[in-house]
Amino acid sequence: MFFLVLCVILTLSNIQNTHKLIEDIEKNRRQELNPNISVDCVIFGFDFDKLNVLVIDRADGSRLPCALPGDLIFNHEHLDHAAIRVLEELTGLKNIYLEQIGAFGDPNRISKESDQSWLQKVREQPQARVVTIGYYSLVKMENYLPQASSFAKSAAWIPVNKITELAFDHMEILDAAKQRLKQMINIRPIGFNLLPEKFTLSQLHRLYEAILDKPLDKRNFRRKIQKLELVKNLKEKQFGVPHKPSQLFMFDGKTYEKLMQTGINNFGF
Amino acid sequence: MFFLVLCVILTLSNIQNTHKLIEDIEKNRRQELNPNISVDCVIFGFDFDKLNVLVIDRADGSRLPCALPGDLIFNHEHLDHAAIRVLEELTGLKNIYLEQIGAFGDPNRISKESDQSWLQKVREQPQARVVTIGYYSLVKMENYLPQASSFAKSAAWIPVNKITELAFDHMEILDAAKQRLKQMINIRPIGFNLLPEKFTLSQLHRLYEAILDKPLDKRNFRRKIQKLELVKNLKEKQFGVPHKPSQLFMFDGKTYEKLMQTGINNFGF
DNA sequence: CCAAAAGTGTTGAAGTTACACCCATGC
DNA sequence: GCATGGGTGTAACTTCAACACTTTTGG
Repeated sequence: MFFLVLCVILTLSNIQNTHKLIEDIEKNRRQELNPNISVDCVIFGFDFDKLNVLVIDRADGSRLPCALPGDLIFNHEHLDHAAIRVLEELTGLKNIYLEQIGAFGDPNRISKESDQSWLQKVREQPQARVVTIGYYSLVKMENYLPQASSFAKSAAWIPVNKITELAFDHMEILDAAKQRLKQMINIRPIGFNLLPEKFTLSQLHRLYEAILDKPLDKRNFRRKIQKLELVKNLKEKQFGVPHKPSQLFMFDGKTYEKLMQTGINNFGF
Repeated sequence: MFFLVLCVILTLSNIQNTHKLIEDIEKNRRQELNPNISVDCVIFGFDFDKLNVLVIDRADGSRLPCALPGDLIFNHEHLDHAAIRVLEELTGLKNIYLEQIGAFGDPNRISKESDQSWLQKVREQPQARVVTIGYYSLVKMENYLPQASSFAKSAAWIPVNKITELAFDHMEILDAAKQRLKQMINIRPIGFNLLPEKFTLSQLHRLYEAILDKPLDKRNFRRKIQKLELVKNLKEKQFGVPHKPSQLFMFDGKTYEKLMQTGINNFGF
């Protein structure tokens, strides 16, 4: 009898201990969050027609504007790793190479009312000054169906041009990312990451038009791209399209590497 | 008699109060410093021969490597303003337009031994994680004789190419700044800020060579620059040089503004 | 046979690179 | 008169922008 009681007590206390332990771990984890530094990610995808950006919907009764996936960093964590981790936690996107855009440090960036009331719920120090580091990346949309978790109620692709409002100063970060992308497309062979392995030159063409947000002459575009020797013709044809089927192309890894390093630009002195 | 004593007491207490007040202000000021976010400035100057960078010598008995001017930001302060303030506090350089390079966030960036022992002396939380935001700027060296203050024992121009060691991860920040400068010189009319009002094309030529770190053909350089209509010929001559005197030029403000916005680059599609 | 996108060449203008000699000044 | 840096032109080549019609497929 005594033994039984002991067992029950031990078991109960064990359960309590376990609970406490979990709480502690959770608390430690939260305590290690640095209240002043966050990362935000602008993830671009291309649907063969227009550019899209990955945004999350923050769970809340009241209607909140969408946000870029982002959160505080841990104290021990490298910024770049924090961005990768946060992106995965909020959207399920794994192992994405992210490039830094810069720091966004307006002391009021956090002080919109709707944002403040949300911060009260999820942050330990909702009033703390936060400087955020922006990142951007380009991913193949086909490889990824948004999958929300953590405080993201849902994650979804939204056409860049339809976004008019975002949380905090995320519009500013998005604009900076768009601008950076425009710059980069002229300097580095970026399209790589936004298209499937096999693609047509028309798709690449539309991609460039979407990024640069202006029409490009078809013939000149093709000539120019092909002279870079960045793409190689697979001599395969599209199937099942209701028009003349296109040739398929692949990026050429070697030229890609080379151009990544030397850059494409040909103005300079 | 009573009155006299009262006066003395009041005066003494006043002095004490004032002391306390000053201490409080100083303490508040320090408390408002955010322990996790700093700024660092890479200031380039040109001496008509090579690029120089402004570095400070941190006062200390032991030999410390030089550092970029930089410090923690205040909680209420915009990042860009923090950079301007810190630069002035440490070097006396006022009202400089600084452009952000990006954030540097390696968690170990602070952990060199010599840096740690220095931090112990000047920081309230010497172990705190610090992410720093890098800035760069270009200034006319002639307008500025380095004038150290705060924890800077001295401030001095050092030729970029002679710098082999800096505090923290400042070498990394410097490298990023150099790289950014190389990019920018091809995109924006930057030389402006590094030369005196009146300058010769040869000086501009040497400046471009110094920044790009490679020789440029004299005639092609002149043609190209003059076609931009960025400089206008003052039809004045140099005096007192032991060779054929050069024509003097000025930057043309209007073209400058225009090129600043549209950029110079002519590769893109 | 029709709709829809693929694919292809030329031309005139502008820009790029490479290269060598004479000029004006102070000493 | 000599050392020093200032200043200039051309030719061969590459790149750029603008522009319209034929081809192949599915339905």
